[in-house]
Amino acid sequence: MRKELDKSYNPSEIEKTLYQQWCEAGYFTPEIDKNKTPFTIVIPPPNVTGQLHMGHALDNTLQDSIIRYKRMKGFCTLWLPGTDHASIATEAKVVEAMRKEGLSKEDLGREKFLERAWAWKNQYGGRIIEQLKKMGSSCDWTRERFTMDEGCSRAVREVFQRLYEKGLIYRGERIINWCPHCKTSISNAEVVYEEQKSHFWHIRYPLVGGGGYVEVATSRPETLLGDTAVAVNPNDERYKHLIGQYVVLPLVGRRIPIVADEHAQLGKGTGCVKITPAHDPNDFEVGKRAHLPMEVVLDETAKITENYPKYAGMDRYEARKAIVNDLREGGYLAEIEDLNHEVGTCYRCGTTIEPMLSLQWFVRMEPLAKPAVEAVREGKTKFIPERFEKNYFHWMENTQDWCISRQLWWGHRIPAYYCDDCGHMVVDKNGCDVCPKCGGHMTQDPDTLDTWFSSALWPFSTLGWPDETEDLKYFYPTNTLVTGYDIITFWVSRMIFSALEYTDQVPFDTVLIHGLVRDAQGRKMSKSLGNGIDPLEIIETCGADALRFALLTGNSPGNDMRFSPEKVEAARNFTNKIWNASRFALMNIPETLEDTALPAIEKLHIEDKWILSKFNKLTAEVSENLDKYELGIALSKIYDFLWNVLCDWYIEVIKPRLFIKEGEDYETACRVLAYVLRGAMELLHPFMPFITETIWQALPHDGESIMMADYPVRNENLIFEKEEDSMELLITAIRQIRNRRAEMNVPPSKKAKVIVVSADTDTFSPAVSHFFEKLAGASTVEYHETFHDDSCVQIISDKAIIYIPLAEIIDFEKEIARLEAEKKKLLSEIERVDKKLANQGFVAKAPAAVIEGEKAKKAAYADKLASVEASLAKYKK
RNA sequence: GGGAGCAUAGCUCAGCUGGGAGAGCAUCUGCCUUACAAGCAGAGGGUCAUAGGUUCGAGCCCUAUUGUUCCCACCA
Repeated sequence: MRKELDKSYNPSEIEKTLYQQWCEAGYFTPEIDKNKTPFTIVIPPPNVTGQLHMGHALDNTLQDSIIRYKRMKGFCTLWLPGTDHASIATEAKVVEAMRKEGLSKEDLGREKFLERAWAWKNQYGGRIIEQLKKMGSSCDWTRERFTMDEGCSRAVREVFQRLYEKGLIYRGERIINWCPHCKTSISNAEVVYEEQKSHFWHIRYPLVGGGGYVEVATSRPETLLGDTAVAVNPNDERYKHLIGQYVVLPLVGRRIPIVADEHAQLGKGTGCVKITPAHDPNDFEVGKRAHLPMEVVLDETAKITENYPKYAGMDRYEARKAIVNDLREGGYLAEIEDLNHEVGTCYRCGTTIEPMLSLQWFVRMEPLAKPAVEAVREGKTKFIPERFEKNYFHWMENTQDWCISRQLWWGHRIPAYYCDDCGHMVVDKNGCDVCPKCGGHMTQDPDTLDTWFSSALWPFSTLGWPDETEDLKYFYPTNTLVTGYDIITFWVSRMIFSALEYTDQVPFDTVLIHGLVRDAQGRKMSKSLGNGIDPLEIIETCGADALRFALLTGNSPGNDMRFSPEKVEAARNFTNKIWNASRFALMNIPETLEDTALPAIEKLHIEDKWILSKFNKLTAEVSENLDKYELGIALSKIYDFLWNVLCDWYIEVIKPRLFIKEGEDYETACRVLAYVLRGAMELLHPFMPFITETIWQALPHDGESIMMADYPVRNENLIFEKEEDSMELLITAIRQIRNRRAEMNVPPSKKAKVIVVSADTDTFSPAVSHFFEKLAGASTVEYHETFHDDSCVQIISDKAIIYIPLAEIIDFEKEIARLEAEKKKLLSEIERVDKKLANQGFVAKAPAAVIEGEKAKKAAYADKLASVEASLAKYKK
């Protein structure tokens, strides 16, 4: 017994029960089958404490559509889900929650803090997963992972040790980006540059022994305290004689040398550069070259240190003010320039970062980047759209060593141990308590690793690496990675070099890049603007299918999209249309019809052959588009087919047959309708899983679930070119009649005789009279070889002239004017084609098919023109 | 400073390897035609940013210009 469809589509109930059924049936969980080709997607793990936003919704809709398509295509599909511990973001949230209780990290201590963080994770970690389920995501939840679970953590330690032993991870004192708010180092990739208005302060440093001064300029005058030299270019004639001399550092009184260094460029500024090795990456390099002391003047909260009592405790901006003031008073300030410059800020909290000298862990990038660039160059991994490869290359080829240590507690603790007694260091993935050198007690490095260090291993750590698990062997390397262009550098590039280093393979063959979901005005959706649209709300009101449709249409890979309530409304209207069409079909298809067989070909009417032919061609196109990741195009083709072909024409045309409710014509129509509708649902299923499953279940079908049905393929036995052509001619004729009736304000209720004159009697025959009656307001239809009646409206269609006796409402002057206009248009069209065909170059070089096409056009125009002229002659008489 | 994208109907955008521009929304007109007014039928609306070039032929390829968005970069 088939299930009946409710009167209206109620997405929320249907979605909930269906999703549960799918889960329980185990459709999302693949069984490793050596005879099948695996197809794997690993989810970009959302932050464990995050909430579903439009970006996730888009990302997951794309992934689910792809994985569902591949599953129906017969691949053994795995979509592996999970979450990311998001060290800095999560820690910030936990710290914030604690702050409200008046507690700080330090109050609690590491252990207690981590307990709270885990509690937080356990409380909120399930939230985003439940939200992903509401989208219809067909993830294999039995394989769900977390970047800090035991397996992923083991992979992290393994990698750390391997890289360390290879010399690709090292610990060193470098200038790093320090966030004074998060109180941790961050990597270069995590620095966001923002334009800020500021000043350029020109300062005079007096030469020791009198005789003038040198002038330097800076945008960070507070760093003056840490200056340990002034650099000039060795070839700068102006200053050559000063090299080796000393200046007195204003306000501090320290003697600092004038050194020669290429860093000071000729012809730039004053030619003299103040050198603050502990607070500027360039100056750090200069300092190393010139063996300068490193003078640290700012602490971890960007306050001036105790060493400068006058400014001690001031934050960097206060200190800046005070120092500028003191410089002015001391007569050291030469000039203040306005300056617009790019200032680095923390990507998490937006605080201006402070370059600081610090002991940190780094990954040596150059040896890792090289193979990663090559792999993409060789096409082992392809980006869609391709232009993002340029981005990737540029970043990979210019990247500096990756600072991976973070002064945070929530994350993977660095597996390095230091002896309390002798200071000896050991890196060991299994831990180390006793110093192998002196037997002293070992203390683990307090720092944790950059979140992206574990994300970089995600495609293989989640499949069991470093163990050679069955999953890893079968599902790895994965196939498609779907992500936004904003994290190519953070994540995609790091996965690629990591995978190549540890697994000798690229982690995925395709990277499908999408853009940002913006609001209707094109602004980024953000909490502070309050312009975010909550995907969950849309799912509540319109259903996940409508949301998915809205996210997939009118958008192409790599481009940002604007999202508006109107778009959702259009999507919802589409679901409603499908629902109603299906309801109508089921009202007419008898319940006794339970098999899915098509009638014998002899029984098919022209419209049956037409729709079958259109449908079968569509299946090939959709697959082709999907194989090229053109999801939006594929979806809009299905939309067009369902609405503008199946509903507007096929269903309308077969209504008389359906209403008879018995006999062969009726049954044939039912079987064809069921076949096409079911097939259309199968085509649509990857994009709109819920409504398609519901309708599919209600129709005659084979199998348990549409999810597991075969994706429709083109069946050559069901391609009918001739009937397709004929049907198109009929549709054109009907449209023209409707058009003319509307123009002449003939009320739809007024029926009129239709007289058809056509040489194409195969197409225009009594067999299709009901088309005109049903769809073109015809009372009766007559077919004549020739026809003359001046009192008729004449409609010159393709391969047919149609006469409608509506003498009482014909305005002959208007008719003549219309025909004259038509004639003019046809003449110019013919002229255009003639010109083209007379063009030697065109005839010689254009493909034969194009030339034939033009010739056919000309014949058709000429044909029509003859009819128009004949009509005109009659009217004018 | 380097690089990339975008510019097509009133709005939001499609347009795959060059062969006479499409959709959704909005607008206008007429319809409760027994699946759907969240609907049906019809209409209007575009020098495809500008200027050159390649080609028989350019929205599509090349060059330049303008506007716009983004990414990257240690410019004192």
